[in-house]
Parts: sequence; structure tokens; C-alpha cells
Amino acid sequence: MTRQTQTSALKSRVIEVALAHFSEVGIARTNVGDILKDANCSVGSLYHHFGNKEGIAEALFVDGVSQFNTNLLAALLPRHSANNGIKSIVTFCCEWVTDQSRLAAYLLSREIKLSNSAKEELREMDGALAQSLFDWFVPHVKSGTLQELPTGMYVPLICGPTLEHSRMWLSGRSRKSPRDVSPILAEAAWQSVKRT
Amino acid sequence: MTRQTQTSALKSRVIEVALAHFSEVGIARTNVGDILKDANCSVGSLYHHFGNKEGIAEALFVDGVSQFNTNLLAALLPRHSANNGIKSIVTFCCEWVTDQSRLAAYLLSREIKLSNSAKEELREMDGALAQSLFDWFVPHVKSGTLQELPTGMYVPLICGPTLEHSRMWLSGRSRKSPRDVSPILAEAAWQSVKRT
DNA sequence: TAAATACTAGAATTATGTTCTAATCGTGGC
DNA sequence: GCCACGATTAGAACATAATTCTAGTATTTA
Repeated sequence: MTRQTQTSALKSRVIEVALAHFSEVGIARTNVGDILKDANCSVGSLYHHFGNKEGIAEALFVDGVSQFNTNLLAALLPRHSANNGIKSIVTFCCEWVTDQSRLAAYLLSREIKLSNSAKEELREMDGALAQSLFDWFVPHVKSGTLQELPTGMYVPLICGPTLEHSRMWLSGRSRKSPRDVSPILAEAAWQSVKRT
Repeated sequence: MTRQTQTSALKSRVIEVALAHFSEVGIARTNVGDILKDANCSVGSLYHHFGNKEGIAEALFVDGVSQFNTNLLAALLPRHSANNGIKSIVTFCCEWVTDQSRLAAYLLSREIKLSNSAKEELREMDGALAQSLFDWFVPHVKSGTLQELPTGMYVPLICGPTLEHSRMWLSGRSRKSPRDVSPILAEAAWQSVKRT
């Protein structure tokens, strides 16, 4: 096992352990001592790799978003019809939140003020995603299948209900999992952006 | 000025100052010393009234939700037509988020794990709100003006896009304020729950 | 008026995040 | 193959900031 591999294994271990603790008691109440212990990591290593506690939270956040974005695009891009694409976005979100509920809860809670560097990193990732989404949308808007709306409105209209329901489910305010209601949400998303 | 008045003034002062600090740097990075100083409060008093830092965060949260719920109902209940009511909900949210952006950002970020007692308090408030909303909705569903959906789906469908857009605006990911786009959001909300 | 209670005050304590110094490991140049 | 340098690990020491504690003061209640 090379040094590089060990190191990246350590980082993953820390991030994973951190997620477990953060989910259970929140960032404020997890102490780095516990993360250290559970991840078998020394103080020195942790601060070398992450800088401070927020650095761990941030790395986890960026990691999660990156994973989500990649999989979302993989679900969307193969779809050719507008109806199919829109519904695949919603369905993917529902599945993902249901399966990765701990990570989803963490990402949706936005429990952190991000550093400038993390913001930059996320801005780049978001930009790339937005561009891909845009490219997928344009033809359907041009052909008149989808409504023409201010660019920034598609995401809230399509994903808003799904994310809101997800938050409710994740915080125990709703019984039915996103997966359970994904057909309703998918249909509603389609209705709200299709040309009438 | 009676003791009771002084005390409740102190508590309001602390909550207000706390919101200012929390908004600026997040809960984790605001130190209670600063709150103490700005609110003209002694360590003893603060811990007597709030228990600990999270207690302040919690009181602020409960306070904010209570204020929001009250005003939302006041906006909805006088409306008689379904179309009018649904749109008034969305419009109210947009106005409120735009005007009370600091408080809205705080509430929407859910930056805290709530204690059981706070959860209980919120559950009661949510229950009361849900009941009032339910009573308003039932006739319109019975008369066939609104779709019949699983009870828990109305809120995400109606408010989801608005809240999602609000989060984007509050975190700088969108230029247009909720108020600016409230007609679009109101119309979309109506489309997504009206009987087709 | 006396006793109990609610509240204020700030010094003292503790908990925990973070820094620092030193040691170790692995890799690339000679 | 060996040396030197940077990257990484280690954990003791430190600093900061949350919280507790003891004591005192005002207010209500019996």
C-alpha cells in the first residue's frame, strides 16, 4: 500500500466518520476528539489534511455535491424527450435522497458557512452542471415543448417540491419517503414547466 | 419599568443581537462573549434564561417560526377562492423572505439540531398551522377546484419552488429576489394543484 | 414582614479546538 | 544505492471560549 493510497484512505475514513457524527448530533456537538478516535487518526494528521473542524465539514460537503452532480447528469443526459428528461431528474433526486439519506440530510441542511475557497470550488462545479443542464434544455425550449422562463427558474420549479418534501421526510415531518411519492412529484414537475 | 418587562426586553435584545451575529458568521463562529457585550447582558443572566448557546439559537428559531406562521395564516384565511388563496400563500412567502431576509435565511438554513422540548413546541405550532390549512383546503378539494392529493403533498408542491428559489437568492445563487419572481411562482403553484 | 423564588453578576473552571516541535516515511535527484 | 527534501504523522502543550458556581439583589407570595 503506497503512501498516497494510505493518505487518501485516511481522508475518506475521516469524512465518513465525520458524516456519521454530524448526522447524529450535528456539527456543533461532535468533537474532533471523537472523530480522531473513530477514524484512527492523529491530531497532527487531521489538522494537516483538513485545517480545522470546518475543513472536515467542508470537504464532506464538496464531496457530496460532486457525487450528486455526477450521478444526476448521468441520469439526465441519456434522455431525449423533454418529458422523460424532466421526470428522470425528479426520480433521480427521490431515489438518491432515499438511499443516501444521511448524506442528503447533511447537504440539504447547509449547516456550514463555507470558506471562500470552498465556495469557489462549488461555484465551478455548479457552473459546469448548469451549463450541461442548459445545453440539454435549450432544444426543448426552442422546439416549444418546454415553457420559456427566466433561466434561474427551472431548477426551483422542477426540483423545489422534491427537495422540500425530502427535507420534510429527512426531518421526520413526513412519513412517505421521496421514493414513495416520486411519481406524484415527477408529474407535478412536468406540469409546471411543459408548454401549455 | 417592571421586572417582567425588563426581563423580556433583555431576552428580545439577546435574540436580536444573536440573529445579527449568526447571520454574519454562523452559529459556530459567533462567541457568546460578543452577544453578551452587544446585548448588555451578564453571563449569569444569559445562562439563566437560555441555558446555553444552542438555547439562544433555539429560542430564535421558535420565535421566527411562530412569527411566520401567524402572518401566513393572516394572509391566507381571508381568501375565499382557491386560486386567490394559493397565490396569497406564495406571494406572502415571497414578500416575507424578501423583507425579513436575515431571519428567513436563518430559519431556512436549519443550522441547529433542536432539543426535544423545542421539537415538541414546534410540533405543536406546526400541528395548529396544518389544521388551519387543512380546514381551508378541504372545501376546495371537495368542490373539485383543487386536485385530491396525499395530505402531505400540498405544502411541498405549493411552497417548494418558492422556498427553493428563496434559498438560492439568500445564498447569492440567484439575482432576482423572491418578490421579483413572485408572479411566476404563484402561477406555477396554482397550476400544480388546481384540478386539470 | 418573612420566606421563597426569580434574576443578576462576574470570577473560576473546564472542555475542546488548535498550534507547535519533533520524529518518520517515501520519493526523486545524484 | 544513498542522500536530502518535502510530505505526513504524532501527541504533548496551549489558548480560547463555553459553561458552572457562589454569592448577592430584587420581587413576589403567603
